[in-house]
Amino acid sequence: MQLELPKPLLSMDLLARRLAALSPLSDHERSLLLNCQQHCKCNVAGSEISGGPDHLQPASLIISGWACRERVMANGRRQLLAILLPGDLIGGCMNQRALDLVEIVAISNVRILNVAGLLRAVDQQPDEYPGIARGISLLRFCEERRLLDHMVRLGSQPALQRVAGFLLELFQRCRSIGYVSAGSFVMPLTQEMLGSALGLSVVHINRVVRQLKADHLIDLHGGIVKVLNVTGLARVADLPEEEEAREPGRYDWAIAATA
Amino acid sequence: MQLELPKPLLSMDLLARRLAALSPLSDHERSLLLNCQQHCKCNVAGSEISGGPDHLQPASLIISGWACRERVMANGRRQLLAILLPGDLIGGCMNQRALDLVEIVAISNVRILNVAGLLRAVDQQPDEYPGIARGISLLRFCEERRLLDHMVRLGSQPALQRVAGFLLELFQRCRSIGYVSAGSFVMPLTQEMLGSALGLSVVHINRVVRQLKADHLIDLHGGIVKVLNVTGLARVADLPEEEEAREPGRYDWAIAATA
DNA sequence: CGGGTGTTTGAATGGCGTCAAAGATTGTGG
DNA sequence: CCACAATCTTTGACGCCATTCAAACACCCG
Repeated sequence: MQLELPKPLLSMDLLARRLAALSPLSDHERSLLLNCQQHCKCNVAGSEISGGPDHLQPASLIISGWACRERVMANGRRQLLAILLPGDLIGGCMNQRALDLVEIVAISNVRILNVAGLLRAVDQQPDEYPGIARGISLLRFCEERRLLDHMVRLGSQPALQRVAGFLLELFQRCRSIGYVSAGSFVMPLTQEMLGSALGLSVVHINRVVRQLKADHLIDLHGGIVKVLNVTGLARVADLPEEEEAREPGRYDWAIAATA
Repeated sequence: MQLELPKPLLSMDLLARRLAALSPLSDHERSLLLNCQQHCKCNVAGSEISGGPDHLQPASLIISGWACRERVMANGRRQLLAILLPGDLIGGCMNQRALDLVEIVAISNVRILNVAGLLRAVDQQPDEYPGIARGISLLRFCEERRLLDHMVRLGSQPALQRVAGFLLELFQRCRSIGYVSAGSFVMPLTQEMLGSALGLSVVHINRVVRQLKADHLIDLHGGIVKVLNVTGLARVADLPEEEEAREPGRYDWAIAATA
């Protein structure tokens, strides 16, 4: 299921841009990122990228494609805990984070880049690469925050708000990595996967999506989502307006506190 | 809302016992724990222990009483994300963990002990206190794992299973800190709080509890829960039998991997 | 073309929320 | 010690949101 591929172009550049959005990087740090050559694996859609306590996943960066962290119950039902996009980090916190014990499955074809060596270098010389260290830390911090957001969705929101909030999150994440053009982004999630993520049945996901379309909040055809009315969607999702502004650059307090 | 109290007896002993259950401690480490004197705060039931990004909570140990991490929505609804028991650790990961930004509220009267100094000592001399460092790390790891368990409950379990699984978790956690006698433990949660934690209405919580009583799985009166049939409760909660064994001592793999 | 997978829709059932009101319990002040 | 308020628990009736079952429709690929 895993094929060796030639190194992708611009892969480390993706990480550099994401980190820079969270924490300022020096030229020295940029050069470390760009000169760090690692090997790249490709996972076919539907295959398991990592799973279980047995098989430790080295710190890796998702270069392209979507993946998810999922848990399968004795029941047979699946619960998607998180969606992983290009620029997201997986593994690396060996047994420090419970999240790293959750199975990761490729949704579309996924290319991941082993960055364990890079992180080791940063770890050994923290004074030399403070920006990278902060950025990595904030990357994980953001995923945890999203996890809590999702928990609130599951616990205390009805279906319409859940779907609206979830789509809005995906939209904003895609936008922050430059995957949105003209208000649209590619979403390789089937409605069944949406259901597994949001704790709803496929049928009801469909009905809710129909409603969102009817209200001219989104458009969804052939795996492409177009957000027609961001603030309207945020209102339906019961999110404070501030949510819209909570994008890269607003982590000054965290950066200050870590320094 | 916060009164200074004389240092509680046996408070560091509680931490020592919890850590020892997760990771072996040397005599040297035990003496550090027992000699480390810190000041203790008392929070009245219902008061806010810590909240918001503004007010950083120093690493603290809950000595007695129950607390919870909760998030309040624009809606007014509250979602309890986690229940905190004596022996649980809060704060300390300044802006590294998203969980530390969630408001913590005292459920019953809660005494907390500032252990920031202790953690600093361990951090500065990691080679001298490896067991404590591992134990602390595992303490946080366990809370994260419970968070994921709870997420699965909210996302893909009906009411009966949710309540059963949640009560079972509380039972096992209380047992592991010696708060269970004759199968009973004190649970200072109102049914409304149970509802806020499990995403269910008060009325329905009541109905589900009645059902669990009728099935002779639990008994619940006056804030005291008695688990009558552990395996039966686990079966209802749709938990694998292994869950019962997942107690302190089963973290050998994690300890080995961290070494 | 046919099979597989994903989407869409309807009808019927049921789980769970809401409303309302009556106990039960606890705490407080007279 | 009792009365009273406040909070929590319990129960019934009703309605809606969401699931399930079922079947038709669209799409992609070999």
